[in-house]
Amino acid sequence: MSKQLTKIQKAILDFIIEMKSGSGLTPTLAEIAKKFGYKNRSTAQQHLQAIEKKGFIKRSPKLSRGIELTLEDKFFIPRPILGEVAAGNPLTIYPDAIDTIDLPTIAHMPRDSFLLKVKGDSLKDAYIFSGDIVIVNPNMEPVNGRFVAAVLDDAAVVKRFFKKPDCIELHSENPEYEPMIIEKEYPRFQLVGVVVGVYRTMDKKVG
Amino acid sequence: MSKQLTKIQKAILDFIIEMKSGSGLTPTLAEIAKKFGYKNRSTAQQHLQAIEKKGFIKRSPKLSRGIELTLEDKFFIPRPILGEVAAGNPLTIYPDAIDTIDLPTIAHMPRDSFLLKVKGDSLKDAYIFSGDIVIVNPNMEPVNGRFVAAVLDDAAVVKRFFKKPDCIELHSENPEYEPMIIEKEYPRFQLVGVVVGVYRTMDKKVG
DNA sequence: ATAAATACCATACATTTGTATGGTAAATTA
DNA sequence: TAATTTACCATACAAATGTATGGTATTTAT
Repeated sequence: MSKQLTKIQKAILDFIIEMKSGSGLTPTLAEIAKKFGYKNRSTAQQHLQAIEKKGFIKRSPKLSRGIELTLEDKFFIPRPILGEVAAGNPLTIYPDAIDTIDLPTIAHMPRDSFLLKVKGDSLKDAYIFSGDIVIVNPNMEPVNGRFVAAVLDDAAVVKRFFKKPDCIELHSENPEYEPMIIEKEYPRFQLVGVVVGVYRTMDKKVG
Repeated sequence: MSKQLTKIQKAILDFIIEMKSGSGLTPTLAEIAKKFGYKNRSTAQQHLQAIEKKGFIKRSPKLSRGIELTLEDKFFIPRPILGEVAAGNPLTIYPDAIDTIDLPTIAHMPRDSFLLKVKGDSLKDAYIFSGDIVIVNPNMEPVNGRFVAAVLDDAAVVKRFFKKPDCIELHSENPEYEPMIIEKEYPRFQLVGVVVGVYRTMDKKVG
């Protein structure tokens, strides 16, 4: 019943989704017009009318930023994955996204958190498996016993954090791996954040 | 450094968070004023100034709905859990929330999805463990092999979905459990949705 | 070939929105 | 006691915002 979007309409819809997943705010007509170089809001206005007519959004009349994504749950917002981590064999954190995961709209990421994709089974005793996404918040104070993400020599690990009087210990859940002892002011060690959650998409068959 | 909020300021901040986690839109001054019965926007305006002064929000000047939650990552939005599910011993789905989970702001739930808390280890072969939260979307078409949530005689189960010519089979991941065979038009069977994700908070020590 | 949709521009208007300023009364703090 | 904060009200104003209407040129569909 709902026709297909044109290229431009799709681009505008993408911009709306992008803004909503970023700042959480849906753009105004003026912001859309500015983004696409229109000299009037009316051009954006008419595009929105067309997009709404095709059923992809719903506008609340006279409400500023009142664009709703009708098909919100069918939209999956791609989020960059900044690297892969493992407990046993640390893998590189790449400067840019190495991959993207399609999180459903449940995943409005706070802008300063990021995702790491777990590779390998060294975290399996913590019920974290290869392919799982850990959500890392760099602005939280690590507490003893919690899982943290850390960078050692440009490689990332996810381990359990323990602060001792003169060092930091990173424990693996798997007893096969020895705890890492980080002397204070170890130059190439950097704590990147606290693991606040684990997310796993169920869009592919497991097992 | 940032002082404590007063009761009213806290209520307004809660309203902002509630709106943002609901529609994704931050309220305008007028909407706050209406919600709290103020006759002017200026009252809401001054409360926002106070809240901002205490460091809980940041307002983007002249930008409509431009309230940012400064401490966004420290905010955890309580989401209702509508029931508990298990594969082996189905547990009741309660009409109202039996519990709430604090999802981080990563979890802007689509309004028509809901959460179920997993109890028991019957899903452990699918890497879903007791205490995990499954996110169920009732508006998705189930595909063979995917996990779905279903209600049987007022009890909920999470199982893998298989549609056969004349019946529906719900397979447990655990081979100890026999598949459930649902004849068509079984009155007390209702598919409630497709499991789109699994979330686990890491705020407590695991293992 | 004719109609419809698309993609822009321009202008005008009523509301909405954020902001600024000033005031009052009660509660809290110094 | 005096000063500050809190919690409201009222008014005014510029800018932002959504909306309506009309126009032109191109592309697409019938």
